[in-house]
Amino acid sequence: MTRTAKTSGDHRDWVKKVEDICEANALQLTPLRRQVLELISRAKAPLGAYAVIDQLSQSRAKSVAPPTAYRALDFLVDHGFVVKIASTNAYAPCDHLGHHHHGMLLICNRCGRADEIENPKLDAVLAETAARIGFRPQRQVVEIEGLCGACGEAVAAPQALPNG
Amino acid sequence: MTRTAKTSGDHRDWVKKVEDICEANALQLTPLRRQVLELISRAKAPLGAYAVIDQLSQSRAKSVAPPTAYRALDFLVDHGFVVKIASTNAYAPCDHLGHHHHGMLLICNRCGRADEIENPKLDAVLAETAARIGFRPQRQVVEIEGLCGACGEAVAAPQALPNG
DNA sequence: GTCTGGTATGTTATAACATAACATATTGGA
DNA sequence: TCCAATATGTTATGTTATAACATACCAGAC
Repeated sequence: MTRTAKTSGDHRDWVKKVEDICEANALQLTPLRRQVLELISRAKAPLGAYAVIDQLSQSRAKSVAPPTAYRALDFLVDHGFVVKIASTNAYAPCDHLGHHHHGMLLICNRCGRADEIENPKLDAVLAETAARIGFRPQRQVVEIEGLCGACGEAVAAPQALPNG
Repeated sequence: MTRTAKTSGDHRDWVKKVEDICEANALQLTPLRRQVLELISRAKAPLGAYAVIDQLSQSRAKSVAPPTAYRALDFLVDHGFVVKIASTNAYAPCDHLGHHHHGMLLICNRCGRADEIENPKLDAVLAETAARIGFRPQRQVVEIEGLCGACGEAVAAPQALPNG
């Protein structure tokens, strides 16, 4: 139900799906944009813009400047392929390709993993609450920071760590 | 049910309430912290950290450096008097003094006004969704950007603007 | 073919947001 | 008085993001 820390097969499927959507909608998934997409897709945890810049720079003779990376990120975010996490200023792959809204993000404070979950009930509650005061929602940010399942267990049972 | 763009009476009531909580809990509401509290309280829309710095600087002979303002802001946020809006990096008064969690923030993209609403259903849905995948929440950010009631009407009926 | 207009990228500089590290002052007890 | 804790001041720098303008690339018109 989520993304980030995918297996390599998942990774390829996901990139392929983005390619298909771009093709179907005449969106230009250029080499640069594709490269940024791959970087984000392969990352274990959401990447900051400057991590993207560093990785792009390492793959080239000359280092890339911030606007180059930010424009590629903006493209990916604008079309719903990548989500920008407001509370950490980081970018993660969006698992719900094709939907034009985002679910809630569960962000692990220990390992950095971010998972996106959709819950129709959440959308309903948000819409209802906004309507109650005559507010017209345009964009929603729902981010929960805490401990993911694995890290929660690791913290509760620290003796499980090998070698100390 | 909300805050920001209070009347002057609301403003004083709110500051007084913070004072009382500080007194009751032996928290030091120093002149600096109080000044920042007032700035945020009086602002029509959430203030960025550097807006706070500028206003502090104007009220003194010498300009204040960022850490001074950030420390005061951190104090106010840590004790739940002020909320930091992640999606805009701005600070707004918290209306739900005494509760140690935040409701959802409705942020107007047109006038900047931010209102905080509590909804137990929202908390329930978030908790339930997190529990479903074994996630332990520590902090939640729920921010909805859009148009507030007044701005929604203004946009729908632009002929209402005087003088063109 | 080349002109033109749109889109994407490169380049330079700077704006906006935030904190590390260390110095000084203030306060309230032992 | 001295100490320790807390708060603030100061300097420098780190981090995130964008403005403004130059260049490259590509598709269709002529």
